[in-house]
Amino acid sequence: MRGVVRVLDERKLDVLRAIVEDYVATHEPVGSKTLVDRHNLGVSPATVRNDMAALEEEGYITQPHTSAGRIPTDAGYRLFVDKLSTVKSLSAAEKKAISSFLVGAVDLDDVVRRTVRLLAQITRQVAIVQYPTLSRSSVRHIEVVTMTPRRLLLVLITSTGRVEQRIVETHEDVDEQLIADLRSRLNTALTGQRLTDAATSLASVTETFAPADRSLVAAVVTSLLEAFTVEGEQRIAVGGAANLTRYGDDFERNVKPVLEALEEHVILLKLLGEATNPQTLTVRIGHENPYEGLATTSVVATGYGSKSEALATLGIVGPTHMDYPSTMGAVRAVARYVSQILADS
Amino acid sequence: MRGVVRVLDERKLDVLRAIVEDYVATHEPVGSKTLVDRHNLGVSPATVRNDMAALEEEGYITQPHTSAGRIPTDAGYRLFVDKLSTVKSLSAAEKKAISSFLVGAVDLDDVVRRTVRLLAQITRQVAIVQYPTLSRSSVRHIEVVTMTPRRLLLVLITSTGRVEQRIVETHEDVDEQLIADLRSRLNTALTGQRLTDAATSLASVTETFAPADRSLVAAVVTSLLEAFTVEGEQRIAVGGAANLTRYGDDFERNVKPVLEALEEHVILLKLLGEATNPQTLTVRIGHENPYEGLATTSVVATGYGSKSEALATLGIVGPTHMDYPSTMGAVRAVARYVSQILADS
DNA sequence: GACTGGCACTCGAAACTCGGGAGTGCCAAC
DNA sequence: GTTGGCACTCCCGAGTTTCGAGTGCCAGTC
Repeated sequence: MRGVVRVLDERKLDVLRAIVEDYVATHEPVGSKTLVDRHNLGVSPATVRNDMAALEEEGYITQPHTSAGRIPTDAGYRLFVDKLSTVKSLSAAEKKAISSFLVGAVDLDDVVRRTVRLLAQITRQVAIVQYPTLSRSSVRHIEVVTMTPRRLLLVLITSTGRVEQRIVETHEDVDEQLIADLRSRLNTALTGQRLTDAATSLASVTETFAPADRSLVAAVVTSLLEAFTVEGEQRIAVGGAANLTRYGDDFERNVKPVLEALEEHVILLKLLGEATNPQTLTVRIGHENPYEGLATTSVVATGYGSKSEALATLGIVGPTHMDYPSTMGAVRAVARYVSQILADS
Repeated sequence: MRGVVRVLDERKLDVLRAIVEDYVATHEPVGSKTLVDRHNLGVSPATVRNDMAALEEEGYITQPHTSAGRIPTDAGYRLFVDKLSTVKSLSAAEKKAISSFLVGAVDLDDVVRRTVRLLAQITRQVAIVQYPTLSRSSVRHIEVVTMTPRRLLLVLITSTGRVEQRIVETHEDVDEQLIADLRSRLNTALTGQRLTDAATSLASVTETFAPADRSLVAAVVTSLLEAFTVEGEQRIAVGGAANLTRYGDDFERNVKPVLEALEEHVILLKLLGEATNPQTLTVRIGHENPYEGLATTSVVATGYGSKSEALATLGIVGPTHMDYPSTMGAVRAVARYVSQILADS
């Protein structure tokens, strides 16, 4: 008895898998006959129809209209991703292409730019790469430069090779000696510290200055604090928008909201948000996304950086009917290679 | 006799102007009757038809198919822009919006990002802003930091507040003392120099070092040279891609090539290329563009920066049937405000 | 009881038809 | 040079028809 039920269930899953694969390949609703023709399921179309009815009942597939084939629902894709597919590894050639593409980056910005491009190219989807998060890196060096008598430029260099800059306006002309002093004290106090800890150390630095100089120092400290925290974490690079053309033809409904979302880096950060673990791939399908404009869209993301703690996240945005196994494989592979490149730093 | 010809020509131009304005507003071919109804031309449709036939003969307008209205050709738009329209100034409210939008930028990157966003918003078109060109600015400070024993980070700070970074790998562990020495000599020799001149000064710096240290110094110098020249000039920011949705419905033909072009910063640089004079607006219409994918697209660009010499260029890309007077006004206004913001630096 | 072949039914997509209307070019008249 | 009139063109959209892939259901088979 058990055995029989088991076999039935398994076949239903086979049917679902076949539907997803077919629909992803053709972008057309798939019917029972076509399905039997293309995959050797070993049963007749009528049987498949029964299974399909059951799958529809359970919410995994749906019909765009009566007497059309079935297409997977978000739940169907979810089941497919969770249970019915395995992440597809890249070919040796592809792996080679990745590493040769990333080697030769001149600085961190360049690494990120190349990564976006690469990811967009091999997934043929829109790629999103978050710049390494500051809070997890540490202070390498702080530079204070006077640009005009009343304008200072602060430059923060982190252990990940990232450079943050801030302009500080002062009320009075600044004293070069004071600046030199400030520069050296800041570096003494902060170099090597995590950005999160550096924030607290900053307070004590202020206290070592004469009251007369405090207002200038305070302005600089405020600006540095800003650089240490929020502001810096929000940088993102996007690429491959031209791949949106393959979303189908309902332009206004499918493409426009995605383009709009891509301009709103805040939204993108939310999308990538929780995918901080470099060991796992996060997949958000259709309505699982926290943004309604992306209801026909899936996000595949993962963390990158050192194995123990992620520096940042990267991923792709594509139509729900994407090739999940390949896409997930590509995202995972790129994340690994980028991590490696950065680890060498 | 002269007078008569003159009048005729003038009316023909009026007709062309009316056609362009109508077509830009409706995006539909415009016929003789509609034209007479909407604009008070003071003549009958039949007369307008004669003029239209003449204008078509001269290549300024064309029919999508027999028995349809006329639409302007690239040449028609060109004539319109050159002779038949005046750049439209922005309203006081718009001007206020611009300056309030740009004030409060924390650094140069931020200025550029805000400018792109602003320009895209008020023109409702795709905006492109080139980062200030390095070669026209001068060296403010050079920082050399050791990241690992065999890896140096170079940071170049320019007078425009721009920060360039380069990573240099060395063959042997570096000596901290040497680095400090190098840092100070570089700053002594280069600070205040134009980037173009700095390149030549670099050579002489190398010579002041002991032969044993030359290989390290040479590596640093090479990397700095790179930062001084090409690489740095190619940065560009793009925004407002969502506005591409209003290009019409022939998605594959109109939108895709534009999206592709937007990813190719090299192409964008060519597009902006010659618009370096902040006093003039450069308009490239349709096939005048140096890139075939943008044949249905116009580019409006201008330089920005100090009045005498431009730092860089900015502009927009939109369909040929755009509202030129307003768009040109917006581009010009934004360029002026950005110049002002930067001049305060 | 699970699977299968057969069958009537549904309904969207594509092809086709067709009239309306906006637009044109030409011409004779003013 | 301008205008009203007129015959002609041809796109567009609405309505119609056909076609076929696909479905659900049912009776029959193993």
